[in-house]
Amino acid sequence: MTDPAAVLDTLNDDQRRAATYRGGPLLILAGAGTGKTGTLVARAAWLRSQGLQPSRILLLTFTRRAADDMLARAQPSDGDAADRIVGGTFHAVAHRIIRAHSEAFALPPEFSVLDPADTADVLDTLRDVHGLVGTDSGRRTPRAATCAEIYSRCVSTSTGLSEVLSAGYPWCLPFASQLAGLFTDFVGYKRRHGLVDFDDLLLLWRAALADAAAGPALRGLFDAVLVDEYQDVNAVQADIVRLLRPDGEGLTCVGDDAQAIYAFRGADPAHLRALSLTYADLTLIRLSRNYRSRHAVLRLANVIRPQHDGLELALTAERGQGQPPLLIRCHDEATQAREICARVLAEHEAGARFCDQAVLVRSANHSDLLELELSARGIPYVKYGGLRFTEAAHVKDFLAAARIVANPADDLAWFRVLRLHEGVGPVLARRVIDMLEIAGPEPLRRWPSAEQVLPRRLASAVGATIRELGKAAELASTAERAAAILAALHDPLAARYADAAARRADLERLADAAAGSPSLHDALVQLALDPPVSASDLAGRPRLDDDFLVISTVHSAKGLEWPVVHLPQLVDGAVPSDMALTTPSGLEEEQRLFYVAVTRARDRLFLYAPLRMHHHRRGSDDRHSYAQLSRFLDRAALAQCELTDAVPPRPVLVPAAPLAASVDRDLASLWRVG
DNA sequence: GGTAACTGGGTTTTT
DNA sequence: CCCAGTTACC
Repeated sequence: MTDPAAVLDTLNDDQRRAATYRGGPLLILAGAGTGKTGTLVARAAWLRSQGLQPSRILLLTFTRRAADDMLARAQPSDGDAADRIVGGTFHAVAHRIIRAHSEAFALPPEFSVLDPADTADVLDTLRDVHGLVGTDSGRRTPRAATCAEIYSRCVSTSTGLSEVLSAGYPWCLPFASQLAGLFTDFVGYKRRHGLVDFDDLLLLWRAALADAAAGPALRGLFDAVLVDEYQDVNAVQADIVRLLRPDGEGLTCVGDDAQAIYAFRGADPAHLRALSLTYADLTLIRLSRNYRSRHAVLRLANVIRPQHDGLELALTAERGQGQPPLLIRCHDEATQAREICARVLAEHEAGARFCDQAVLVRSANHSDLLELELSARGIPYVKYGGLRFTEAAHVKDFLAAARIVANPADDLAWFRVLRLHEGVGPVLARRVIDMLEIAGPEPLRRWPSAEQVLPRRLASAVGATIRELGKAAELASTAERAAAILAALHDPLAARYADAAARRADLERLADAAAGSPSLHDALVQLALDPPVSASDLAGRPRLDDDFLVISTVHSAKGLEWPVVHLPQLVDGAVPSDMALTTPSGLEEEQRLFYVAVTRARDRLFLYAPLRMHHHRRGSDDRHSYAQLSRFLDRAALAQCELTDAVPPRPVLVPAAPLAASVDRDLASLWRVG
């Protein structure tokens, strides 16, 4: 698929016009299922056919999966490694640049990359000195994770703290000055310990691009920049794109403002809408011929699609009429779970494999009841989204130990590994770290003196771990280092976790996966930026003959499609989420999420609305309330659906006499002999 | 002084 | 189910 002429032949007129557009800045407004990826790949191929060197084409995406997918399709099959298109996620490309020039960014060569959980941990250790612990004058202080959210929101939207607080966290306003102090401290802390968080990766790249000397050099590396999913850029990423192509020459942005669903991490579709202001000569090409869904599904999609001036778009179906979406009203959530199972099985009987069907949920816990029902009926499923493998405690332990080896100045990693040992809490761990002077050279060598601050009964166990980590640091290959780190943790893990054997098996796979990386640093960065969804994910794809129903969050389902899609919980408070209902922009985002969810379906779309919801309350009986149908299913939307009611739950029999006992009595009479 | 064990309150989405 | 605050132990 690398002959440009052959590739172009497979495109429709709009796609071909986009793929072969000459010159200035181009925005491809690509509705769901309109062949966006194919068009972008074709454009890369066409650019090459026009004489551009592949290595001077930069392709930016938001997920590793999208990057790998497109690069695999866009690379010349006969090309050598030196002549490849440069591509990856914004964060991965930023990391590559910073890593290659770490000294210019005043970073150690093996700097650690903090994932969001690490960031929250750092803030957790810093916040007590800023009066952000416990209840302050009767008010509850923001939790560490909330502080991290606020910090990142400020950075990624280039917005001041007070504005972020009043817009999104009004209840934190009383702590504005404490938060300001905490964030100042946090930045200094990261710099002192050679730490870089996700936001820093982008900030450092932007700073280099904006620099009078470094900027032109970095800009000059590329002739063409292709950006996928442009509606998901945040303010910093929008700046990076602008700095990469200041006059718009060679810039192609692909996106759909109606599919922007990442506002919570600072993205804003306004950046896509503002492209025509940034570039007066911007050309807009719409892709609206949909190759994914049936007409009857798209009619609903077009009704719920939010439209903006100048970027209106209506999808037209290339795959025939199909059946209208079916809205199933269910008595309660248990009925909904049974109903989904029944319909999944019915579709299965009718020839759809389980893996041709997906249940898409707004929030990971919306499928809790369903998962019980699926297990009870023996329907196999895999779940995407929600908790990640790298968030499991033992995995974090292992990663922390690896980070000590890669970057001994990583205070947070030390803190975690020391506290892993029974009897060592925050205070003792802090004392040990202070004695080691981890910011100085070779802290592992100072262990013997640091041991003095521990009570005798703890010193030997902790010492054994530290000494083994020291040995791991001496080893050359990544594989040996990973194995040595795992060995170092053997005893403390065995003491901490009841199911240590199972957790060890996970870590062995993790160590194996890391062994493939050129260095421990690269393995760690890879895991932070692209965390495996599950332990089995590390061992490669599950067996091909396995057939699993897919449960996924709508966010994780972006860009994917299934012949049959089930959308549960279409009641106000769940879809749209009540967390988002406080601001108008939050509600708009929920509407876009619903649009994304609906447009995942190829043939059949089932919508479920439980009308009675249970609330689990501690200390009192479970309560229930009656739910409103989702406000997204207004008159116009409902007109595109067929309606039905789930079979009501079977009535509970209350027999006047014990039924089984009477059967037994009757049976007993049969055995009476003579 | 410092840690573990217990208890009570809150729970979105993820590069 | 995770986190923060409290109490009970070393």
